[in-house]
Amino acid sequence: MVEAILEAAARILEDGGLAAFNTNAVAERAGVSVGSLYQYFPGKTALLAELIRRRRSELMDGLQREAASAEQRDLPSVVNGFIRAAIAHQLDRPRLATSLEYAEMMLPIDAETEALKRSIAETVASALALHGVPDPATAARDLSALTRGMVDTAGLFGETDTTSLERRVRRAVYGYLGIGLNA
Amino acid sequence: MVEAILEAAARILEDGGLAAFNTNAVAERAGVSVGSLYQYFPGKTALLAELIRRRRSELMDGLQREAASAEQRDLPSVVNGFIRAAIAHQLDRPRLATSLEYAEMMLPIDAETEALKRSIAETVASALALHGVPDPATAARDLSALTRGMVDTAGLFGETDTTSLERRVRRAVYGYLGIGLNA
Amino acid sequence: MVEAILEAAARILEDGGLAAFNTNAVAERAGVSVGSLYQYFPGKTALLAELIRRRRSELMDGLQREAASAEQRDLPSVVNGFIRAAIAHQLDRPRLATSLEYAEMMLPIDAETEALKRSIAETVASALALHGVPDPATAARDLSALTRGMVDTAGLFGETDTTSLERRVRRAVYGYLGIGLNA
Amino acid sequence: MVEAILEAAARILEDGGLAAFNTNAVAERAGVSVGSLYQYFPGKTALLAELIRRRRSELMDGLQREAASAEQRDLPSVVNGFIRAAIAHQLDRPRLATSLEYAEMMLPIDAETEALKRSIAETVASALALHGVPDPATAARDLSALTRGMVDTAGLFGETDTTSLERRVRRAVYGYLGIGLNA
DNA sequence: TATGAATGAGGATTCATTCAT
DNA sequence: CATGAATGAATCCTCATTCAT
Repeated sequence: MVEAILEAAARILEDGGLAAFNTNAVAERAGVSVGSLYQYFPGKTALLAELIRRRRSELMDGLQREAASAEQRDLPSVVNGFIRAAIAHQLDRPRLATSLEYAEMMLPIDAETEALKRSIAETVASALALHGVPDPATAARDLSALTRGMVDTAGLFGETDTTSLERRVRRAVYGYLGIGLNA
Repeated sequence: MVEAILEAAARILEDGGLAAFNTNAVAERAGVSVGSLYQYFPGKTALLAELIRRRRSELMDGLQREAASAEQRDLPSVVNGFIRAAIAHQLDRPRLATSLEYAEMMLPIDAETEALKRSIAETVASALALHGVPDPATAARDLSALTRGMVDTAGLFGETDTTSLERRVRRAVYGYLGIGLNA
Repeated sequence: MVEAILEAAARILEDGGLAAFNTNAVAERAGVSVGSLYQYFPGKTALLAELIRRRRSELMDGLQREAASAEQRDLPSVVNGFIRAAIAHQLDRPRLATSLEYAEMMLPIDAETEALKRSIAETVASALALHGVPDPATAARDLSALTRGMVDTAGLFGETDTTSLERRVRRAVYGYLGIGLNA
Repeated sequence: MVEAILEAAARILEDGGLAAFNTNAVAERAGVSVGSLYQYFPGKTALLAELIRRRRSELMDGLQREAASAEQRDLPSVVNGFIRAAIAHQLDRPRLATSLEYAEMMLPIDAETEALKRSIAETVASALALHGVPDPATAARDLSALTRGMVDTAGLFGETDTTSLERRVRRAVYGYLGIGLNA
């Protein structure tokens, strides 16, 4: 049930964005009553928050998997992993991603999501630091922002070819980090 | 009057995002009556559209100025100009920028803005094509997206130092284009 | 079970009044399921009605005990008994009493409670008639109203000293009945 | 408009009590839209509060008029005035009075009404103190409660004869104060 | 033209009641 | 019998838009 509601909510966001996101619509789309929605989520905001938390969590998992072996690999390899994870995570539902990002930015965010956000930033920053990247916190922020921008836009334009997009993102990231492409 | 309304609308978006953006609030903030707002704008959406159009137009002006002399300058110089124009345009009101970008993506956009958008893309693409960048349309899209992502995020984090941000964006862009930094 | 539900209902009324009185809250407070509540009471109103009936019944018992020996005692003594019974009954849970009185007045009351109400009035009226009080029905109504008003208010102000309150009510009642205080 | 809404609200309370008191019903009865109701009252509670404030204010006026000349008159005369004011105020719309009293007791009351309430109590208490009544604060409370109880109940029973009711209340009040009826 | 009161559809949330397990 | 998830009508409140002045 919780899954049905969350998936309905995701689809509403994909189709109509935050403007179309209302509890009645979500409930109807999920095939449940509004009452049931409120049985599982204290309110509209909580539903949105859970959607955000889940997406963040998925991304975190992908990045963490890459970060785990960061010590054993060289910087380009680690960074490639990050890029691949980010693309895999964000390319399929770009409109959903964009709506959640906007909501995340505007809404007063709960502590848990805030922590998750910070820990994502730190995961990336640590991996970069490990390989001697200067000002790793800023670099992590920049690279995330840059990647997110490119992938979201590519998604909105209907791109599905992961390989091409990955190559383009990599060029920008390598450039930012001062890694030669032949590296 | 129109100016007062538009500035009020911008401030509302900055303060509370799209959720706080309603005609009554805008009119009050502008110090005019709702009636007057409707005298000058057929509706809420039109007001938002005008805001978008103006911002786009400003960016367009900045880019065009750089593109005008593209033939006489080398690629790094042209690209630097674009970056500087984008940063100048977007760094000061990042919350406004983000809201407008979200609105632009979600709303059914009028033909005029659509044309403006396309012409921005073409302006950049042409300049890139002029210097032999392969697939200039995609490159223009990627570089815009990348820059927008970085600048918005920097703005939201309170950065105001244009120089540092410019240097970082440049590294990514140069990387993407395969221009050596010493070039 | 029935007792647990009724006590929970009473506590909810005490804490939050009629506004807070809903079946889910009562069931939860009683530690039973809503389903069980509906097993024993046909609905919310019936639960309230039972609460009213019980309180009325308790008061009736107290008054009847006094009325039973009315013939053998003089008017002041009988009246003292009534006052003491009313105070004992109403001083401990004034917020509950007030809510039930309000509900009783507003709700379409069932026949049984109506009969109980009438029989309380008649019990007092008869005792008064027995001692030559003129227009005993009106007097019974007036004295009940007067006592209820004073006791409820005293309760809401946190009074717990029965003796002082009793003395004050007695003065009013004696005055109403034209009984000298030294009688 | 404000008057129309308040009168509609009063009628709804009279007809159906607090349970029937909802913004849609009030607006419809007043012949205005819900929107208009919210133009003049920030919410349902504020509407109720205004109703309470007005009733309190009216009572206050009546009592104050009597209290003004308290020094020049003897106690029975002053008290008669209070009783007459209370009856005039409360006998005509007993169901409204009862609902407002219940609401006043249960709702978190705003500072202004609280002050009004206190000042009513003090007005009566001062007048009593002036004539040597011991513990005037408690006496004021008791007499108000007693009178309110009797008048409300009389009203609910359809009494309209002010003279008879006044005589009965006077007996109780005089008795409470230890004033001989022949005084 | 400017005003802002009035409108009412839309959307968030609650809660009495039912019913499958 | 007991449970409590599910339902959806009812209710509060907001806000885009209109229109009389």
